[in-house]
Amino acid sequence: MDKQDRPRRPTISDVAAAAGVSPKTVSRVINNEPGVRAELADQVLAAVSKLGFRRNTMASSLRSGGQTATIGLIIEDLANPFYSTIAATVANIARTHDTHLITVSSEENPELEQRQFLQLCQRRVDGMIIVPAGSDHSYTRPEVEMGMRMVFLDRPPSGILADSVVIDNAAGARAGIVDLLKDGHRRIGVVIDSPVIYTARERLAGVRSALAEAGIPYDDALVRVGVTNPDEAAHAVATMLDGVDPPTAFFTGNNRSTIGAIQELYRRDSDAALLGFDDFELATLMPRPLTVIAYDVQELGRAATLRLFERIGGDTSWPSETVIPTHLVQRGVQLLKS
Amino acid sequence: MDKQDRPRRPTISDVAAAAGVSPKTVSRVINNEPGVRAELADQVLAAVSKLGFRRNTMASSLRSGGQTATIGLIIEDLANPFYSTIAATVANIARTHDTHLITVSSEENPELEQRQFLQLCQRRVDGMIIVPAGSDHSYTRPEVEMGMRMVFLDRPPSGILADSVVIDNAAGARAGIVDLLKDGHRRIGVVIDSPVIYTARERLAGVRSALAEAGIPYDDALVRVGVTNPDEAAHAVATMLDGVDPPTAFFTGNNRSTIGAIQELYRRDSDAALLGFDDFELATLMPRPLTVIAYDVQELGRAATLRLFERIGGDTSWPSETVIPTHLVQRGVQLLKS
DNA sequence: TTGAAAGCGCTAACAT
DNA sequence: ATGTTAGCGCTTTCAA
Repeated sequence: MDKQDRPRRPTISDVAAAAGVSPKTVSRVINNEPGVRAELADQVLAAVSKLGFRRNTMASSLRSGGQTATIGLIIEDLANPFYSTIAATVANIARTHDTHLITVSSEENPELEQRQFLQLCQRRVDGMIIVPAGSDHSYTRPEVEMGMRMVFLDRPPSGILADSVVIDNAAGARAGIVDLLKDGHRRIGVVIDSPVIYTARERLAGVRSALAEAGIPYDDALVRVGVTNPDEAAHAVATMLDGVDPPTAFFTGNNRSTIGAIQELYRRDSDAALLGFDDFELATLMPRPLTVIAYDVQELGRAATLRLFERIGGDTSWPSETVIPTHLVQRGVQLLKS
Repeated sequence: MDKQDRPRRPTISDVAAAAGVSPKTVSRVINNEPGVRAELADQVLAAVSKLGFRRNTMASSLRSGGQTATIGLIIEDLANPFYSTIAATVANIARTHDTHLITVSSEENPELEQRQFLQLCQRRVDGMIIVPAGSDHSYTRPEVEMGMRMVFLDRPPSGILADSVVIDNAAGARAGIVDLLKDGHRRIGVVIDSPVIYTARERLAGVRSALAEAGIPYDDALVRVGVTNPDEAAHAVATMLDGVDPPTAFFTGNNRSTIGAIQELYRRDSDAALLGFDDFELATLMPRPLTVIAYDVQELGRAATLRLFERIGGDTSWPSETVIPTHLVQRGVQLLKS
């Protein structure tokens, strides 16, 4: 009789006893099933609010064998605005389906991703949206065969056939480079993330294809690979500018790198052109001109989430690949004055 | 026998049958309980991996009556970097407790917040971290009495006694204004969010206290209240600058307003001083000088999460209020060249 | 060391 | 219109 004991939550039976009805009747009332006399229903409702009863979602979904009204989202890093925008979009759509969202970060670590995936399976989420970190997702196959639905976001799956929503990385990068070439640039410094990341590979491929088409030889001295944060990007830009025959323009493969490049170019008062993949909110306040390869991040998240709910709703059609287009946008604070 | 039927996941009984043991033995093995012959355990493990068994977390926690290894986070808007930083911090700490995080947005809507809170209760989360939107949280009391733990973040609770972690809003704003006064400013434009929001009230109180102490009368013409986004902030700054006897300095009450103010001040080439509450990642690249009232956002999230897990761990001490300090930092891209 | 029986809180399937 | 029984997948309790 310790008063520190957490009081047990009332169950459906407690409510039934208090209302003088059977548990099944309570169940009917709280689930709005038809066929309960209004008078009885009122008694039940009164008991519910008197006892502070709240139906146990887990018990309910266990018995009815259906959905848990939960989906999972596996991303690299929730603190990155790109991913938090996606998480917010997914959560908002999930809410319209009365579904909760569990978000986990894999930190670009394939093993962690796999652990997280399996844990979400144990939790019996109704489906998952995955930004894949590794390059082999055959480990998901048994779960898929047992009914787990998943949609891959931003990067396609490998070793498994599944829905995916990606952006048009190669075409976007290609268009950006073509633009630089049109302005007369012939030496373009390239700063890009590790090639183990799909988007980095694709973007670099876009760059190379544009250069090749223009007959410009690919110069290894102008490419820095494996750059993962702004400081490394700033350093990469610095060393290229300090080299012989420095670039007159730079391409940065993601928003983190773009920020590092802006820092370095501004510090040096360099007038090199800058082309960055990914738009970002404060791009309009950056202290120098730049062009960004932009796309609708929310649309990326929306398309993936809608696809997932189609699957959860029973869609068994052949897996689809959705590609979100990109476009070039001029940024930089100088535009505010024009 | 429709092949479209999603195959049922194997249960503990299926594994038991396949391994020729009882369900309880399987349970012992998968929970690492002692007292199972190694040989038997191996049989069980073999059956587990052959069938692709994954223990159903919900069934498990239902029966053992304990925790669900899930916590909830109620914030205003996951797309806002302030909140996504907090969500990332909370999720990371939760992971060290093998706990999943469900994040929901209340969009500054008290009714939505309440609905979300009750839904998380129905899910039997082990606890919640709440950035309260409304001004009355007595509705949480029945749940707290039945064992729900919660910690309030960034804003204190009302109508209920609970742990909270907030920042030192008034002192931070006060220190910032004192700084402006020291530089000789006497007319300071104030741009602040709706006073229904605790942080806005506190920050405005800090401003007023600093002004009062310096013997400067509070001028309503220099205060814009209810500003919720950058555009409104830019407009507020514009109208004050266009007024008679315009301010020589501005105080903006949060990062959104600060951004709007920067836009407007930059556009006009105004040399008015700017003091903004909240630091933000790209503050170092803003095209004009500003001072920010900074604090450790991650520490805010960390302190709240640690407190919550203490509660979940059984701590029943008197509710605590943790206050995170602030400090002034110079920002703006011009610092990069010095 | 192993297993049988009961039950967590709820609902499906069947009475009445 | 209401109630009874059984059982979701697991673990507790207790017996062997």
